[in-house]
Amino acid sequence: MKAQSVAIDISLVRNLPLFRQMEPAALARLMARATPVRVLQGDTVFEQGSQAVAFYLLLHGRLKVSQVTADGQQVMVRVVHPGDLFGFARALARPDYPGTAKAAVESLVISWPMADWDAVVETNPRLAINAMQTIGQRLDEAHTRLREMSTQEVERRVAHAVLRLAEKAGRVEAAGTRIDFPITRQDIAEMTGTTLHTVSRLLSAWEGQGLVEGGRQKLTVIDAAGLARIADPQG
Amino acid sequence: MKAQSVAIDISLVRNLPLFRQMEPAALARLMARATPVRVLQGDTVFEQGSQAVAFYLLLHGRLKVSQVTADGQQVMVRVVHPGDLFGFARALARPDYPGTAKAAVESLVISWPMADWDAVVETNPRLAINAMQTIGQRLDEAHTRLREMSTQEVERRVAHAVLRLAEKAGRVEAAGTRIDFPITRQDIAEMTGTTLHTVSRLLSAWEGQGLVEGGRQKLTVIDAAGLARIADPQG
DNA sequence: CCCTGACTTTGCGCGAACGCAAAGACCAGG
DNA sequence: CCTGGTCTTTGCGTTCGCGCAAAGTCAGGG
Repeated sequence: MKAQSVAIDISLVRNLPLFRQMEPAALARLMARATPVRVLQGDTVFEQGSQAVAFYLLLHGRLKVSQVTADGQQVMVRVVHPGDLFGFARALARPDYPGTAKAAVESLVISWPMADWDAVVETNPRLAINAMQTIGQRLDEAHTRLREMSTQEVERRVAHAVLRLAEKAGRVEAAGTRIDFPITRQDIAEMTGTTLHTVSRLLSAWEGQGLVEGGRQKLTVIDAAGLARIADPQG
Repeated sequence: MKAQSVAIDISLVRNLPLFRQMEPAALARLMARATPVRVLQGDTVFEQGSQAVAFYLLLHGRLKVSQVTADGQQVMVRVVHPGDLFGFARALARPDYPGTAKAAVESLVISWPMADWDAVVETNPRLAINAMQTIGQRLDEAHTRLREMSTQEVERRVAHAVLRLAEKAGRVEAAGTRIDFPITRQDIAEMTGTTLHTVSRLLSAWEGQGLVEGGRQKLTVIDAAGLARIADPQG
């Protein structure tokens, strides 16, 4: 992970929901303070528990944010997609990062010093509203997952997770919709609160039914409607 | 639920974290637009799926916010404590309320028209930051619960939930710390993703060990340290 | 005062999913 | 081409917690 000296092309970010309705001048000022950083596959952008020194925006690539529990178990909190804000610990009034962000593929992020956060929010009311919506949507997603974890059996949860991945990170191919970054059974297990064994069994079964196509760190959804039927039996 | 015409005493809210560092004049202006509402036990402040017409602050009492899943299962999203902001659907960019808020005891809330939200946030940068922290803390709590749901067995989850309730809504009594509002086994089950049967069994067992004292819609934590040992075995 | 409805307790059997175990497949690097 | 490590598959026994069932308890209203 090393900083680039190149300036950021504003046209790359102007259309992001986060910056919607922001004055061009304010956006330009904001971007002038940003640092672009290239992150190689497997590199971590920040580590759980370390002091929150910056907040970030993902421009290109994919990141996995995970937490380790006190007794050493991994949980994947979320996948960061291009255009997503992440590492905004300051907004949560936390001094440290609650999770570890690791690049699933080579990625490009831009970062701001965390100390800028309050000033940025105070001087850009429109951005404040957009950022709040971003965080609010995260909250919504978290509640959705909580609801699933509380009420649905493992098979439905995994089906939902796979469908979400296909929607957020799918690349359409001849065979179907391929998840556009390397993802392991273990990853899916950590997203759905189960074990890699169970995920493997499910995916094998689904592959037998022609719903998906698996592979080492690969996953392609062949029959999304069929999967949706597993995810929501009556709907 | 009926609106009161009485003006709100600013001294009641001035010290809330949400309004910290806000200019008194701005706070006064904000309060002038607020409507106090008294809510009787069992009344709902807003219903899941209904159009979000207002956002709220709880001054006194307790509310339970729950969601019903597509297949009819209840999940308790959170308990609203005095000083908490709730029903801020607009901040999540949602047109409707994602859950139902019901008064566990007679409560006093103040409400603002939802249409005011954007203006309030835009014209009160300090409040925007505070509100974002509030939402951020919700997100943090949701992640904590997700982590628990993913990695811990039911007994630990219930122990955590009870400890949190005691901390957030506990009243110290001779015998121990009493949860300060009526709460059923079903409620606790909906907070922890289990069934009332399992919760009942656990509480009975704990009562046998002198950790808690149960009762109809009552719960008192006798030995918090003992419960904490169940919640986090290795310490 | 009794009746009704909501809440709670407890027993029992079952099944989904975990934990453990072992083997097979694939990739990268030497 | 071999080797080591990572990832995946599959089998088997176990168990935690659910589902079902039934009875007991409590509070409030008629």
